[in-house]
Amino acid sequence: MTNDNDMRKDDLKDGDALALGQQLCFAVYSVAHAFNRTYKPLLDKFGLTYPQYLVLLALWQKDKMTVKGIGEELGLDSGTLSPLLKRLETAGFVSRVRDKSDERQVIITLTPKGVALKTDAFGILMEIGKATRCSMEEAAALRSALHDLNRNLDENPQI
Amino acid sequence: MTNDNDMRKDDLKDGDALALGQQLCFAVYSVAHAFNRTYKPLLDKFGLTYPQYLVLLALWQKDKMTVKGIGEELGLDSGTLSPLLKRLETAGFVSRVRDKSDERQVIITLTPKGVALKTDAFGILMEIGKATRCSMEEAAALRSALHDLNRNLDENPQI
DNA sequence: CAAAATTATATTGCGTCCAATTAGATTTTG
DNA sequence: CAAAATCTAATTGGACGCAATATAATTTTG
Repeated sequence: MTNDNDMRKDDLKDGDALALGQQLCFAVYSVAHAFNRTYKPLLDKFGLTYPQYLVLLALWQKDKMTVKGIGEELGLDSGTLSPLLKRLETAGFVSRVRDKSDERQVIITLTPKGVALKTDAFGILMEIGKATRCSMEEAAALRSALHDLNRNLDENPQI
Repeated sequence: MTNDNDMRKDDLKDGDALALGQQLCFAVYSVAHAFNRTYKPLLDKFGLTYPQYLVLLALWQKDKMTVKGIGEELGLDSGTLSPLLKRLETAGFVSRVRDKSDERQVIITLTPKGVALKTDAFGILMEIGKATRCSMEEAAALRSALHDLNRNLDENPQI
């Protein structure tokens, strides 16, 4: 029970598995913050936050989505999106109009100002690309690995 | 100016580079949320949030850190940590004592209850490991790529 | 058709996050 | 030594992010 080959939970031999640096989740958490910090000065110029920018990215792909539709694209719920979209509306980037044919739904539409911002977004994309110092191939590989991981985590029984 | 070879910003030929799915940053953002969702039911058992769990991970590695020390480990500032640590104190996992020799500093120390939780943490680690469905090698490779990316982003001039 | 179930959005409350400010302690420097 | 600069936490305010709840509209079903 207590011979030399025992590996007890609080007495690991080869490095501590609970070390922050060894945790994949912490690496992801840290990079997410790092991206946020990198985006901030770029987005501040337009008075946007990163999640607001994500909403605009989604709308540039497909305009006139419902709140639910945007939520499915980004993995966010109405508790996050409702106030965020009101701020985007106040800032003049989108309009929020309740659907006539189904009044439960609110259609989010880009304003001309919101559409115009798409051009600037390429500048931001370029800056971020430079900041990552990744080749297209490296970025693609990492993205692919992250997509797999995302799928695995979301396929968990508990959810 | 408008010949066939022109690539204007709003008229990309091979796929829209702004597509959400193609963005590395969005992949990271999504996985961070996915990890959070996966951790939540595991941490709820102990009444912990994920950032609180990160603080405990840091303290299990090195107890009796200052607020600043913990902040450097996790990349968080006092605006986040001060209230978080008070909640951990209220929950009985840590104590907060001002340093006698330098009263600017507050030393965070694990309580016996906080120390005891480390054993349970291995169970959480195991569950998360299963949820990722990654081999040790895959996880290590991804972690390494993320560490590089993190370093690159943080080495940016603008910061 | 009317009651029940479902759907879409909004609201509330709590816990991060960060920027900016404040307050107190310590160190530096003239 | 005393003023200035620096350092450490805490606080405040604005914006996510999510769970839980509320509300109104629509669909299902008996």
